[in-house]
Amino acid sequence: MSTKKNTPEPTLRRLPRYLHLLLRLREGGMTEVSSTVLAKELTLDPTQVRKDIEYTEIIGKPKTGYNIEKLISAIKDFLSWDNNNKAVLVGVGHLGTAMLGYGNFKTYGLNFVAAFDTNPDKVATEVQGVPVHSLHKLPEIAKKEEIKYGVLTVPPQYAQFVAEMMIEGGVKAIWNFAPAQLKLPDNIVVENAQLTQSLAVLSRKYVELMEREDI
Amino acid sequence: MSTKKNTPEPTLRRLPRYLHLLLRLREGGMTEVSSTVLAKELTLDPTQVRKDIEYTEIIGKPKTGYNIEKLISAIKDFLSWDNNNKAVLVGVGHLGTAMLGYGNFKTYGLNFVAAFDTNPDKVATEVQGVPVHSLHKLPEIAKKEEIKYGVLTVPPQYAQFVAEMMIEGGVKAIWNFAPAQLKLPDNIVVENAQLTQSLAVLSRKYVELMEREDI
DNA sequence: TTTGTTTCGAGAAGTGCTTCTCGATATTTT
DNA sequence: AAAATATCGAGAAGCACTTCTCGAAACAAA
Repeated sequence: MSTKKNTPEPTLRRLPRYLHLLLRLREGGMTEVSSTVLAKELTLDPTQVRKDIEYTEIIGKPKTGYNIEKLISAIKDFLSWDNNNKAVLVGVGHLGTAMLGYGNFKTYGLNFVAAFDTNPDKVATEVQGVPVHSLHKLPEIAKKEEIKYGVLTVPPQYAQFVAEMMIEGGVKAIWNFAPAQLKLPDNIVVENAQLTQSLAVLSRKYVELMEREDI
Repeated sequence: MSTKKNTPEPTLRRLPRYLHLLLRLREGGMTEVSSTVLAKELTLDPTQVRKDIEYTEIIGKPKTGYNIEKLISAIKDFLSWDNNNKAVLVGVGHLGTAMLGYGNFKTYGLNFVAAFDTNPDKVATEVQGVPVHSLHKLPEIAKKEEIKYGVLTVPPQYAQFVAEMMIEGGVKAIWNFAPAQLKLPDNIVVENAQLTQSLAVLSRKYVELMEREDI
């Protein structure tokens, strides 16, 4: 039995930030960087940066820090962003279309090979270069293409149903943009990316800021 | 000096989940609900639900729980989602267009009154019913309309610059979708809503799931 | 009315992430 | 070659969020 403990979510959320910064630094010709510099740039604690980097199993050198090239590779590897992870997307509305059009996902290892919708006007077209199929074909196509990632950009009332179709097709990781609570077996990974949650944080922080300034 | 402590972020992220569920329950004709039921439905701990609800200053009754109607109002009020918060959006690309088209934001108190872009083909058009202006007009319009919320959907290299223009126009709360680290005065609230962070969590959880199943 | 059940809310305990402290080490300076 | 400096990595301490425990309160049933 593996006793390796899971990575803390806060750490996972910081890794892409390190990655973006490291890519910028590499662009600028740097080859080494210390936790001190990374921390200052991202307004974090240097110790935290070191602890985070520990998870990638990269070790630094006193006085100089970390090798940027190696660190970039290690983070990508750690997140499996160096692989071509095939994905399906269901719900070709505004958000779904935007997602398909965001070409950079390939940089993050995510490759949309098929999209699905129930709207007959959309079926059999291509959106942003990705073919749109009728929803009922999802399990079949997902199975044949061995797709493990599914992106849910459907209205909340269909989210559960579509998620189950994805699972039927062998999908193991679901990126859920619908404000719905999915009930799925626990060998399926779900990440809820709901904008309303993020907006709640922003809204309340703003309210609290105003209350503080009103004093 | 106000000693009221700020709301924990995890709590803020759960509030919209309660809200969605409560709206569904109200739809179904219910008027009261207990922390036990809310917790089961969202797979949380009942105590946590009670602690979260405490922040909204709603008090429940033993044996029956909380009044749904009051709780809905209290959450909306707490997040200032019952107000008409005017917002600008900068960067009318795929994501920006999707955001403008997501009509539901009004439900969350957010009302887009103007969008901005530098692309002359987009300027002076309307996208999803929202007028698009040239970027240089941002401070002027934001000031005149007294806009406090700004949504950033521009490429990362312009994010800092545009954020500063927003602040010049009096914007106090910035919802940043660009993968860039904004450096702004601390009387400005920033919420980073970067998809890559969410994807990192999903990707790694999937990797860890596979490692566990491989045993 | 009394007994039983369910839930709230307050405080204590527990857990997990963050921050501090410090010895060891690589590099630069004298 | 020795001294000074910057940084890493390990463990301790601190802090914040979550979960547990229990008395009080509301309601239902006997």
